Amino acid sequence: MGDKYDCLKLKSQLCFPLYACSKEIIRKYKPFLDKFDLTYTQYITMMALWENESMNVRELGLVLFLDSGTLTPVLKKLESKGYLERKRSKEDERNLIVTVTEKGWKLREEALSIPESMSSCVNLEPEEASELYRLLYKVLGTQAR
Amino acid sequence: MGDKYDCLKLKSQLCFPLYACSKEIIRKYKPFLDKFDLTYTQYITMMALWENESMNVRELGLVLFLDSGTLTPVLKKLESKGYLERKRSKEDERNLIVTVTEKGWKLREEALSIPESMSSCVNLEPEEASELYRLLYKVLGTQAR
DNA sequence: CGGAGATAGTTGCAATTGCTATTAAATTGT
DNA sequence: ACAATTTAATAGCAATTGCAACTATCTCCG
Repeated sequence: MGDKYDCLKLKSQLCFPLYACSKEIIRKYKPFLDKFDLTYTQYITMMALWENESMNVRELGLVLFLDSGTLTPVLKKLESKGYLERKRSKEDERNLIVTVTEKGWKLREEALSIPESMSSCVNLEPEEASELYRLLYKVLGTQAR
Repeated sequence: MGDKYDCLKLKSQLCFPLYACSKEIIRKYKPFLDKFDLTYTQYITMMALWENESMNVRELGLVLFLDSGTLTPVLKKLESKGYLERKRSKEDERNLIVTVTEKGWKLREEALSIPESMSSCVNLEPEEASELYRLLYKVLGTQAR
């Protein structure tokens, strides 16, 4: 029994639970990230750099699905905290190379506790979690930037 | 073959694809919402009201997973566009009752085209979409506010 | 060469977001 | 009744976001 407006219900669309879920999970991170004086965006930026050590802003943006206009202030903030360095490339001065500092690598050690603490926050069976993971990446894969 | 830092990789965590997916989908909405001069938050707020006609800010926040501090400016904006009215309740003056106006109901007619246009944007099989939906609501259900 | 066009990053802008006061109103306990 | 507590909404703050406009640099092609 549905009327023609059913498609305009919050429960009819995938986007809404996606949106809500994302925000709720990030909210769960807050107390753990607060200990390190990191925001979620700063955290995933450091995660990307820990995996890659050195990237330019464009590459970072591709990995994180973030605009360079969003990243610039985040990177400046992380630089001011001493976790990374920002330097123009010698080969191509348009590129700004972002590099993890000594202090940034130390942070990684301590940050190991964050995923540990968070792991208990999503109450899905392991198979469900990996299925959710697969579906999300399938959707992401089909979203051309 | 993993080292102790594997858990700090973007690909090891559910939160990151959730976050990225949510943003990408909302970005897909933009061109369709632009036609109505609506933002995504304004759109889901109207959707909640179309389903309920009249709610106070607290109830809206529960439905949308949004803080009242976030909703206040959104509601003022939508009021200024003429889609809703904000009035204090007679019974309990702490409550601000939000009601859809005539113009707000007209908007609903036109907004029917939005989910139509969007439906082609997520390339999942129907079973996959409903499984994703189920998993997201399971995660949401376990997130106590 | 040297200009046209492409590319990388920054800045400005409007809106979102969660949080912490703060204010106002209602409820509860004595 | 009235003080203490709880509840509802708003205001202020810092950070995030995407987008458009802009600057600087590089590349390509005549």
